[in-house]
Amino acid sequence: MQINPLALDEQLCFPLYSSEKTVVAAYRPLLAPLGLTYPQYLVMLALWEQDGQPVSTLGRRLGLDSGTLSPLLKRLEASGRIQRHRGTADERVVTVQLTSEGAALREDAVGIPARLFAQLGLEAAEAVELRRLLAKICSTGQATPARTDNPKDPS
Amino acid sequence: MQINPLALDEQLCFPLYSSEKTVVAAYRPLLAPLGLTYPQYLVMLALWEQDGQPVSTLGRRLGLDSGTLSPLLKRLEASGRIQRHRGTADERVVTVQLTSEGAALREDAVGIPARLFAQLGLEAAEAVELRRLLAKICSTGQATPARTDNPKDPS
DNA sequence: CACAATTTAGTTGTGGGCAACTCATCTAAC
DNA sequence: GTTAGATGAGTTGCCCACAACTAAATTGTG
Repeated sequence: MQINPLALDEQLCFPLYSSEKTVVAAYRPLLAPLGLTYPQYLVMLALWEQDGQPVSTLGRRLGLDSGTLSPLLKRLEASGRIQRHRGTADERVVTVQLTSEGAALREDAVGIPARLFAQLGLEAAEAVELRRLLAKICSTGQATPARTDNPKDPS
Repeated sequence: MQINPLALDEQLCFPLYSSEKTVVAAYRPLLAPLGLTYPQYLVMLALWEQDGQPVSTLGRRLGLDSGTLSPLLKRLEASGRIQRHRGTADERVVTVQLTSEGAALREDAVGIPARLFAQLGLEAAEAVELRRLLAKICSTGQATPARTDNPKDPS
């Protein structure tokens, strides 16, 4: 049927790109009252799951490198949601701790996923299948933030 | 099973966010030889489908506003892929035209979607279903770049 | 112990992406 | 014809995201 391999709508990439923006846009008005952007919200989710993570662990969990995380964490710290402490055992690692305010913010956020899901208009089964397919994509191109500097490529 | 409504992996948003980044990262090495970034590639796809579109049409097609498109198009023009011409009938509209170099670039790009799809490791039927679900998401939160300034909200 | 290789955060530079604005032009209503 | 409102493109400011780099600390090896 489709004769143009470069047609925007016939590929996966554009719908993926586009729906990601749609979902982030849907989050925006829900997160604005909390004073969070969407990536900041993801960091908070990771910290609500497990407080006191090092920056490196957080980066692997979210697929973000230090060039993204460092300034983002600085903003979260400036707005009083987290604190950063340089480790004593290993002085390279910086541990990210929720402040009491940051921990309390969880209560304001707990209703957001359900509200958002309702907006998407997907059946529960569809959501399960969608999550499975997206996870499959992530697993292929390893989710790791991709060591970019060349660590002696063993070729 | 799941008791934490804020768990990163149990929602749709994080897999969506994460797989979008994975796919863009997979495109990067394929697009680098063409001298294109992923958003620039999307603009080229739109122009290869239909040359000579006004900036506004391009923006609606891709879901991007002028704040994103204007500098992006300026870079594409600087690298010789497109030209911009201000309209004569309506002097507000700027029409984007492929240069011969930009049109020729299509030949270099035509094999990319297949190469990328192979990397994703999805069955053909899975890809069809995934595209359907993503399109459903896009349709809910209107794909329009969302007029942000308030044009006399008729409330 | 000495020293190379690795790891951790951070910084800089470039390119999206959106909000909010400006400016010019066009259209509609009068 | 004037003028109010709408529209198209652009700019500014802020935030994310990645590449490439730096500096400091740690680990491993001889």
